[in-house]
Amino acid sequence: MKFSLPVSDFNLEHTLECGQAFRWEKSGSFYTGVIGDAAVKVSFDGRKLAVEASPGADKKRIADYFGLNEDLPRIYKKIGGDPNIKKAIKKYRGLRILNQDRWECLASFILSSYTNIPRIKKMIASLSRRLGKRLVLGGTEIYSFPPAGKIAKAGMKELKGLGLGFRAGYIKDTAQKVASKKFDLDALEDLNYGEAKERLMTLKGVGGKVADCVLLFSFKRYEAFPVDVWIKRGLEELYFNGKAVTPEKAAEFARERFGGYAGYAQEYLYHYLRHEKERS
DNA sequence: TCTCAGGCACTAT
DNA sequence: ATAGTGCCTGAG
Repeated sequence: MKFSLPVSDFNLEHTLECGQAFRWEKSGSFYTGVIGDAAVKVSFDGRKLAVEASPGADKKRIADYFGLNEDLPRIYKKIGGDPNIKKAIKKYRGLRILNQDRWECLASFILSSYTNIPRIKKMIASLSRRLGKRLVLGGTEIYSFPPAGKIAKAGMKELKGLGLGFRAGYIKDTAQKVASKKFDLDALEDLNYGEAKERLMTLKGVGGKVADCVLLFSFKRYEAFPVDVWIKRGLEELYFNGKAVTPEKAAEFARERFGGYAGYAQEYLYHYLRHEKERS
């Protein structure tokens, strides 16, 4: 099925390549990925997001996935008072925070621990290829992200064979809890930010950073401010005169300075910092 | 060959 | 509370 979604203040490339999602592949002017169980191919011409998706795909869900319902100019007003964020916005205008599948997001960021983005992508690709559902869209083959039940049942040897390393134990353990409903991901919706984060952190392989990523990228909790090494270094350099701060302190500072949309500030800053480094 | 990644758990103070 | 240490693996 094909349809298009009109949207202004949107940039597809920045949105899909700022590091919040790991499975979108670019070919020409299109990006191909999976949303839930639907294969999706998208392109953007500056006015509307053109979508081709598996039959039966939910149009509203896809618009929601890309964050098209958020009022970006209003968010810019809230966080753009800071000169650094202002610069980052100018450069990456249209970058939107996605609203991803919760389980996929949680599992993906458990895998992100102590490794680099190319390898995270590789781990997720091999995991999906092995345990996900094969989908075909316009001749392109792609695999859905495996449900928790599939990963829960997979053997440790099999998972390690997919290159997950020591994370295999973490993801299997969490998959078992989610699949058995011992841990109800959707129930986090009813908790406030602090409670939800704390609850997520009871899972093996989930610390503060991963919990914040999950809340920001799949629960629309825009006050979440994931502090990774890049953000930590960046904040130290830009706001603490080069002095070292703990991740907790950095996050506290950010929420104070950027307020309820600290997470949006984080994404722009993160993207900005990474590309600054690439140049030098 | 070697270093180093988008953290976390575990242990010792 | 806070500080130190090891971890699978592969890309550069």
